[in-house]
Amino acid sequence: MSVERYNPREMEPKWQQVWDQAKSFVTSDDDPREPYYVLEMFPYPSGRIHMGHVRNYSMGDVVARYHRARGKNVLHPMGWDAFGLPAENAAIENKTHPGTWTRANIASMKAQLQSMGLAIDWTREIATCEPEYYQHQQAMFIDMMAAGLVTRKQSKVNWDPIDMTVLANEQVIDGRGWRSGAPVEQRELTQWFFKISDMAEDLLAGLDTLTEWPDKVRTMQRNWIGKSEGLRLKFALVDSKGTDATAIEVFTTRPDTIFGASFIALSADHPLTTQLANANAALTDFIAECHAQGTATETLEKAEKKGVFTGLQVQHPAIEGATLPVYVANFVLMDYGTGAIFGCPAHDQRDLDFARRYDLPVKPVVLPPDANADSFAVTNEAFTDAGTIFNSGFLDGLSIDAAKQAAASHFAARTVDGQPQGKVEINYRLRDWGVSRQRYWGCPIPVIHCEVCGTLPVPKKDLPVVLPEDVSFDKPGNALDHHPTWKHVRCPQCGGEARRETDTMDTFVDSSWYYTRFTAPHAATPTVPAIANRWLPVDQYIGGVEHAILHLLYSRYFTRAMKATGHVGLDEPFKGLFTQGMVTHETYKSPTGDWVAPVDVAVETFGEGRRARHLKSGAPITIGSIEKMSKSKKNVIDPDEIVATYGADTARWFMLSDSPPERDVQWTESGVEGASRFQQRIWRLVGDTIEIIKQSSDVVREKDDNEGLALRKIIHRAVHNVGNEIEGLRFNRAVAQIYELTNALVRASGICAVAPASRLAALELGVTHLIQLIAPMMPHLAETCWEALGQPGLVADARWPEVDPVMLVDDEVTLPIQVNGKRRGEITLAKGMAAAEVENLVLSMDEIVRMLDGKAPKKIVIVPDRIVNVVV
RNA sequence: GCGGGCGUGGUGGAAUGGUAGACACACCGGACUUAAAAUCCGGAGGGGGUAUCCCCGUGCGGGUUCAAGUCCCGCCGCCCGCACCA
Repeated sequence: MSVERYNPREMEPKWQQVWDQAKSFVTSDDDPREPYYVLEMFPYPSGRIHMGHVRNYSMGDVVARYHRARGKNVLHPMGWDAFGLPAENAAIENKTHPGTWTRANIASMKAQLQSMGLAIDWTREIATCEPEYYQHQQAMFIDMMAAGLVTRKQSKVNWDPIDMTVLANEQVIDGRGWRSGAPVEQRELTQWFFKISDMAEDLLAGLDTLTEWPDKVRTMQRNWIGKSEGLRLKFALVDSKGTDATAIEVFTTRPDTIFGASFIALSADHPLTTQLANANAALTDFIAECHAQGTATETLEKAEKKGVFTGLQVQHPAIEGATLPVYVANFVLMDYGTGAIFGCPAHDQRDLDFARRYDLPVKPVVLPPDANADSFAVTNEAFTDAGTIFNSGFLDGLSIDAAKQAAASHFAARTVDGQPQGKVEINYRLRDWGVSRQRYWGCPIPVIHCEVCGTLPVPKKDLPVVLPEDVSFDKPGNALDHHPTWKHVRCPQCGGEARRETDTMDTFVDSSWYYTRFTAPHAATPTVPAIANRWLPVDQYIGGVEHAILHLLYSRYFTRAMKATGHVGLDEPFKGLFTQGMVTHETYKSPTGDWVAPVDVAVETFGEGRRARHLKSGAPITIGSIEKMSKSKKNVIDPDEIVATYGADTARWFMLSDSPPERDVQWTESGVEGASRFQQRIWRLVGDTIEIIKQSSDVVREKDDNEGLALRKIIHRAVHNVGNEIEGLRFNRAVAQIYELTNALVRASGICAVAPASRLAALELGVTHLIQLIAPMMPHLAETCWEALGQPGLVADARWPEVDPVMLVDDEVTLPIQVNGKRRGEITLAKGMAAAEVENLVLSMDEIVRMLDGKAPKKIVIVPDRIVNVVV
């Protein structure tokens, strides 16, 4: 039988058009079926899709198409995270407008995504850079201001003096701006913040409800929020030495070690430090040194503990008459706790390093369980484990936890300056979310500054605050700020001259609520709460683990903020979360040490080994390590080329095969070819089956014989298993199940061609079901086969095949037989046979008799329908 | 330093405490072909034996169990996240 090869280049565009015209994937809000919302993290429109996108969207599409087949009303939208710095950089380099660049990129990426045949409702497409989207973000910002969720405060930022812009920490490399190379300065700027830290406790508690999230992500968020319980403790100054302070407040999680205190350390940015520096040149120098060090985050780890003595002394709060020296130290952070600590060198490594450097006392107050109180000493390693408190007056003999409580109540009952000396306090590592960016290409913050009336929100009737089109990027800095007229407005309150806020919002704000907008993408309000609440939370969210903290935490916060302002009625936006692995590829290097792209390399195998040479020059190429696909290492494969050569279905299938989706997948030529061959194999199987049906049309079909029945069992089991694996997002295992079914069907078709009467019906059923099983993964091939088989309608609209539970049950089982835990044979028995009967049968088997060698078995373990173990 | 994860053939990977290596890639042999590609059939963890078979084997060392890749303890190695958070 000769069947023509399947031609994806011809069939894929055809079916894409059919789906489009039939509006197959357009989702209606008032469909009575159960709603299901699947979403992949929306892309940044960089210009071209990459293999990571292909993997991400292939997975989401399988989920979407599968749940459609299960009879759900599936929402599967797509949009663009379209604001951000790359567009401005491109504008500077190419003399274009960021909007022109971005919109062109969206157009080309959309065409690429459409060539993948994704089951997406494109009528809901949104781009965050369009006023239709960001006006609603501005409205919500105003609502959030009114609800007290927004604040404006001074904050330290990384400032690039050449580019005249604020840099994110990742944009600071070795203390220098990533583009300008200029040394980065720390600057105090007034910035807008979302008060996310007010919600720290709620965001922490909510993590426990997210049972369909990876533990890893929940742990990362928990650590990021960084809750710690401790004591705020006042140390009275012996002498103010001309400052206005009478006491220093510290935060500690170890009040149990108070008797081991040997110094106080202030942050370089502590208000008291600033006062003292006025009259202390050494201190001024030291503060400058701390600031210089501050930006080079990577080197902090190894930075030596250093400090300067201030000349101040405080009273020890628990030891009558004792005093402690006050230092300014480089390892104390101003924005955590109170910006001051007490040092207990014996039980904190940093404090110990500091104490050794400045010859301060090291007094142990926690005794390890097996140590002797008279001889225990701390030398170069602080003791931080559990033990018993000693050398500590009223705390002696207590456990650490008991001592913490005892110290807390002790200091709560005493006063300094008429206030309690100690107060239990919970601190969080989580900082408020600074959203001000001094950039043009972002959502304008809808605020007006008036000399007379202060800072006011733009009245909602004046929204949107639209970005001006006529901007110039000739000068470094914020093009919005440079615009000649844009920022000059009338005060909405007094009508006098006023100034627009020229900061735009962090692009993380844009992506913190887009999933909500998809539920009502064209509404005149940010959301239609009734509709949003019906769709949300997102049932399955899929994306890269690199967003495990910021994007997901901000989105969780923003949903709560939207609830507080009446835009949605829920706290947690994403019910199920899946974080996929990266796409990797081998790297190649030329003799001169330059990276070489895979398309320019020919790899050949010889026996065990492999070698590579340059395709054009023939020069030898070194095969390097397997790395994440990146432009810098040139180990990228262009999805367009794969789609053009093998078709989208092949790319999708390969992305889902072999590797577990949460792990990295290695892109290989041979793997893609394998996927392509499988596509042809399915097409041949369908062709052969049609041929068999045609040729045996005059054969009288009989009831299944044993072969036919066995095949039916395989088919039902495959349908059952593939469904389970897709629901668990174990696509690689679903693929393996499909391969097994295919192998069984190909074998069966060979037999059936000779003797069709009692097997044809089973084969036909199997092939039809197989096409439905592959449909979520290779939708174009599936439609082609579906049509060829004469099935009605589109396979995209077909219901997932029903599984007959009877077919999942075997009446016979093959049990392995172990002797002393080692497999020695097997026996096929009726299912559910009584243990005594099994035992008799097993003991009479020749192999077992021989193994026993006349000895009586000591024990026989029989796990029904599972295994038999004879212990001798 | 803290937190999390991983370690199985030549490779990617399967395996509710119950037959280790499913499925795929690569490889080898055979069929078809003038030939090649494609396709189909078969082989294959390592070692030993003519063979029915036997021994060894999931990073290393112990332990629990009738039974351990899986559970427990201790190491080694690799990866990821956070990182002077008091």
